[in-house]
Amino acid sequence: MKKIYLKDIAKDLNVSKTAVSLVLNNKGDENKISQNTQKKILEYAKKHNYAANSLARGLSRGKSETIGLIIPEISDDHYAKIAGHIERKAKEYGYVVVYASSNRDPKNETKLIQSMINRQVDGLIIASTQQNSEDIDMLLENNYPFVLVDRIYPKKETNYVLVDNFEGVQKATEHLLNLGRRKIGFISLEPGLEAMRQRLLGYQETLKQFNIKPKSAFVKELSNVDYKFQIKDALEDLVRFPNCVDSIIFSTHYLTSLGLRELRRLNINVPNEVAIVSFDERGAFDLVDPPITSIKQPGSEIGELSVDILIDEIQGNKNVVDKTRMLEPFLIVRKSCGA
Amino acid sequence: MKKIYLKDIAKDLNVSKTAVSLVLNNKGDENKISQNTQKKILEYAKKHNYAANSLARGLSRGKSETIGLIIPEISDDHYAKIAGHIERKAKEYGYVVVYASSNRDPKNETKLIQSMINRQVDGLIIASTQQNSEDIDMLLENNYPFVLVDRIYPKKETNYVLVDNFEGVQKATEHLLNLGRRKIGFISLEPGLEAMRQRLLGYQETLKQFNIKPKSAFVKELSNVDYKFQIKDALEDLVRFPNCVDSIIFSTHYLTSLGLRELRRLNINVPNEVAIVSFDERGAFDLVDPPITSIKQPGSEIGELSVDILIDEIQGNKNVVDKTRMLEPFLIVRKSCGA
DNA sequence: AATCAAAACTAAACCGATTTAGCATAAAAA
DNA sequence: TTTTTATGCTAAATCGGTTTAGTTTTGATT
Repeated sequence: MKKIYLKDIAKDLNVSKTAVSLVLNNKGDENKISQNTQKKILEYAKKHNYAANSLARGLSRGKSETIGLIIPEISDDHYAKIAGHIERKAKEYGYVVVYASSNRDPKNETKLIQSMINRQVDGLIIASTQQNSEDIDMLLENNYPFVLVDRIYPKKETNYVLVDNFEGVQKATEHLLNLGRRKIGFISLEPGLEAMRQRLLGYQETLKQFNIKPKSAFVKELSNVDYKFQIKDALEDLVRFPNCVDSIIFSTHYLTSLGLRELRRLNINVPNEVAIVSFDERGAFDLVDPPITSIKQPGSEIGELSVDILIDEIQGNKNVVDKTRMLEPFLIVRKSCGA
Repeated sequence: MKKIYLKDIAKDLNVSKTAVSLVLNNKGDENKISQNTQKKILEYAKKHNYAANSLARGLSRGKSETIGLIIPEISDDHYAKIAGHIERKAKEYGYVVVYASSNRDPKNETKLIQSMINRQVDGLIIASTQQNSEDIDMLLENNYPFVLVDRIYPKKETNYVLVDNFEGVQKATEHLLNLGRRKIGFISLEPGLEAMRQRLLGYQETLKQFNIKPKSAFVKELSNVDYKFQIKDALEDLVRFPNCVDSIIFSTHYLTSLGLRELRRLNINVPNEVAIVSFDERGAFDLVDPPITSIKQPGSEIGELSVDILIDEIQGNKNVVDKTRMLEPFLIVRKSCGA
C-alpha cells in the first residue's frame, strides 16, 4: 500500500496535475473538464485510495481545516463533555480539533494561543482564564476567528457562548428559599472569572428579591490555587456559630465534591442540617449520598453553538446571526436540598 | 502586528533564507554561520516574534510534530483523564495532540485512522474497538508509528500500554472472597474486547483458585449497544432466586453507575445484601452511597508511557526498551463491599 | 605567487498540493 | 474562409519553509 500523490495520478492518466486537482475538488465542471476525464480521474483516485496531504493543501490554501480548543483542563468533566460535542460538530463541518489545556495559567494560555496560530489552526475556541486581555485584543485586531466558551471578557466585543450564570444561581437560590432555607452560604472561587462574579451576583440579587439582606460572612471566595486546603476552614466557618448556615451553594462541581467530603467529616447531615446545591454536574452526582441537586449547563448546546459560530466566522459567512449566546441553565432537583 | 516570514527576515538582514533557517533551527554552528550573523538573526527573529509556519515546515520536513489520539469517547471520564496526561506529556516533547472519538464504531475508527494519516500526524495513539485488524495490519506494514492504549490485539505484535485487566479483577475477586462473599456475580460487556475477556478470566480463575466453581449463570455479558436496557434484566436475574448473588463485579464504570441505580430501584441494600466492585473509577465514586470500591487504572502512567513509546518510535530512537507495557491496577477499598 | 583548506554563506530544488493565466483545438458565427 | 467563441486542457507560479550542493571569501601553507 504505497502512498499515492497527485502527480502520480496525473502521470498515470496522462493528464495534468491541474486537471486532477480540479476534479478531485469538485471543480471539474466549472473548469470544463470533460466528463470522460473526470470519471477517469475520480475512479483512479478512488481505486488507489488517494487522499490529499493536508499539510500541502493547507499551505497552499492558507487554511488547515483545523480548529484549536484551549480549555483549562481536558480531564475536567465539564470540559471533557464540551470537548466531545465540539469534536462531533467540528467533524460535521470537516474540521478536526487540536486541544490544549492551560491549567488555568494565563501564561500558558498566551503560549497556547501563539502555538495554535503558528500551527495554522483556522480558528480558536477558548475557555479563557480571563486574564489574557492582550491576547484577546491581538486576536480581535488581527480579525482572527475565535469564540469564547464558558468564560468571557465582559468589556470586549467578542463572540461567545456561555451559560447564564446569574440565572443558574438564581434558580438554585430560589429553590432553597422556597424550601424554607434562609441562611444560605455561598462557596466560590476568587472573582477573577466573570462567571464566578455572575454566580455570586445571582445569589445576592435573589436574596434581595426575597427581602433578605446578603451577609458577606456567608460568602467564601477561595483561591484558585489553594482551594483544596482553604475549603476546610471555609466550611467550618459557615456551619459553626455564629454563621450556622442551613444551606450552601457551591459554585463549581469540584468544590461540591470537596465540600461534601468535609461536611461528612464534620458529621453534618445533608440535607437536614445543611442543604447543598452544586453549580455544574459531575460524574455520578445522582448516585451520591444524598443525590446532589445541581445546576446543569447545556453542554451539547454550548459545544455545538461555539463550533457553528466559529465556522461561520472562518468561512466568512453570515449565516449565524447571533454570535453572542447566553444559554439557559437547568436546575436538576435531587435530594440534597430535602425537596 | 503583521505576520513575518522567513524571507522577510532574510531580506531585511541581507542574508539568505538558508542562513536564517539554519540559525533558527539551531544548526548555525554546525553549518559555520558566524556568531555575528547568528546573533543578528536570532535577535531580529525574537524582536519580531517570528514563528515558523508549521504547515510549511511540516510539509518540507515530512513531519508535523502532531500526534493523533483516537479513543472511544473524549467525554468518558476514563479517556478524558488519559487524554489529559497524553497532552501534557506530548507537550513536553513539543508535540500537540489531535483527538477524535470513534464512538466505539469500527467503521469510524477506520475513517479516523485514514483521516489522521492524511493529516500527516507523526504517529497514533489508539484505544481501538479491536475490530479493526486490517487497519492495524496496514499500520504495521507501513511501519507507521503507533501505540495501542487500553485495548490490544492479542495476536498482533504492536506497541501497547494497558492495565493488567486480569490482575485487576483478580484483586477485586479476592477482596470479595476474603470478605466471605461466595456468590459473586459478574456484569460485563460482550467479549469483543480482549480487556473484557481478561477481566472475565480474572474472575473465573480467581474463583477456581479458591476452589469455587464459576457458574455461567452468574456472568452477564451485555451488548455494547443495548447495555443500558439489558442491565435491568441482568441484574434482576442475578439477585433473584435461583441465583441470589451476594456480590457483583461490574466490569466498567458506567455499568456500575447503571447497576447501582437498578439495585436501588430493587431496594437491595449495598453492601449488606449485595456488595459491589467497579472496574474503573468515575467522577465522585468516593461520594456515592455507599462509596464504591473500585479497581483503579494508573491513568497518568498509561498516558505518559504511551507518549514516551510513541515519540521513541517516531524519532527512531531506541531509548524506550519495553514497548509493550502491562501496568498494575490498584484496588481502592471503600464501603461498597462492607469492608 | 600559487595552492589548498576552512569558514561563511547562498542559489535553487524540494515538499505536495492549489490556482492563475493562457494555449490548442474544435465548433459556431460572420 | 476567416473570425470568434467555447471547450478541454496545461505550464508554471505559489504557499513558506528545509536542505543539498555549491560558491565565494579569507587565511594559512608551501
